[in-house]
Amino acid sequence: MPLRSDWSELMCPVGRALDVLGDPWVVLLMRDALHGRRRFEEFKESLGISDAVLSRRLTGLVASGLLEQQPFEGDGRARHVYVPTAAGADLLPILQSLAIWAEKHTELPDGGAHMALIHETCGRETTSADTCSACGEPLRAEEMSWDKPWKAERVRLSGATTLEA
Amino acid sequence: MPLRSDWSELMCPVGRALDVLGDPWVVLLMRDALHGRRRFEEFKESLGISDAVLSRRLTGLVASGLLEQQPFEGDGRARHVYVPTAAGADLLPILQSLAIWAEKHTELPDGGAHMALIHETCGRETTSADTCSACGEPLRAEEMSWDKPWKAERVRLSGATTLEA
DNA sequence: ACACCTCGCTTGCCTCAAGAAAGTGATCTG
DNA sequence: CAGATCACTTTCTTGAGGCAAGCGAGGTGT
Repeated sequence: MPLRSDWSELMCPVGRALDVLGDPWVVLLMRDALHGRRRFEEFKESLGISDAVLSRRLTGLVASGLLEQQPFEGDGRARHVYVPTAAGADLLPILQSLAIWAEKHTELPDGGAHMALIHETCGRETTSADTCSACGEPLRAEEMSWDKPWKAERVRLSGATTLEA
Repeated sequence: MPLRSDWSELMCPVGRALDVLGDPWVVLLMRDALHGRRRFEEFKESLGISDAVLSRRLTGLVASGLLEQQPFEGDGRARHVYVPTAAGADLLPILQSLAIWAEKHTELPDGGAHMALIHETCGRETTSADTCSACGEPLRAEEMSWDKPWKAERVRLSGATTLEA
């Protein structure tokens, strides 16, 4: 008797998606990964997630094929980085449709501001999650920036298996 | 110290969306609600969810403003129905982007088949979650059918506050 | 050489939710 | 009046979340 139901065998694709994405930490981690975060400490600091949960989630995401663990010799010590796979990068429309929905239907916290999804290829804001509403091209992670005014920086996303974040 | 973090105050809209949608039952319930399911027993039979969890989730969804409880005098007894609000109907792009992702990146179970998203207004399949890839119009729940071949029926969705499901 | 730090985990503890099953009460049916 | 249906509520066990501490490998400072 599992605590959490197993939805991997459901006919409906929404159910199967939730078998992987039904955990909110998973979604936040993938958002961060597409924002160029790669290392354990980066995720931890960004999310305020506990060590134990982060470790479990990263392992699970590698097992699910959304992240790939790569060796990394940054400063001489062998560390490793977690890089989105193609399946992970394809979560972009899901993340953006969540963002669009929340912009419309949840309340901005104090000091918040509208986040714009910028298609860098054409330079304009898109109001669609998967196809640029300005130029009509399909949106790819490495061609997007999320303009977060409260951060005074436009965050360029990075796609699958890119290391120069 | 809550068991589940509170993300309602986050700057990033993805976090705020997950504060409501971070529970997989919530997403499945809203999918069913947009498929025209309205009553406690309908959700229960469709999802195999336990009474206790279903009751809690429905209460929560009403509190979150995704469902509205309406009186219903179907057969003389006073029952009530749970109907999607406008915010609930606006989850359509999220559900569809989940479905599109899973069609591409999860394995079909035995006897499964491709589910097509049909824009009934133009009669064609869309490959975008929020804007019809065939005719370019924004997708609205009550204009969509999900063609589930394993069910031998095309399921017409229903939008907000519609009772004739 | 030795103390100390950083990073990526792991372990232990406590609380609280998930899930299964049974109970409840209001209303209808035979 | 016995039984069924519906929408919950209650009880119970299991296990995940969050916090804090520990740990081990590989730095750095003096």
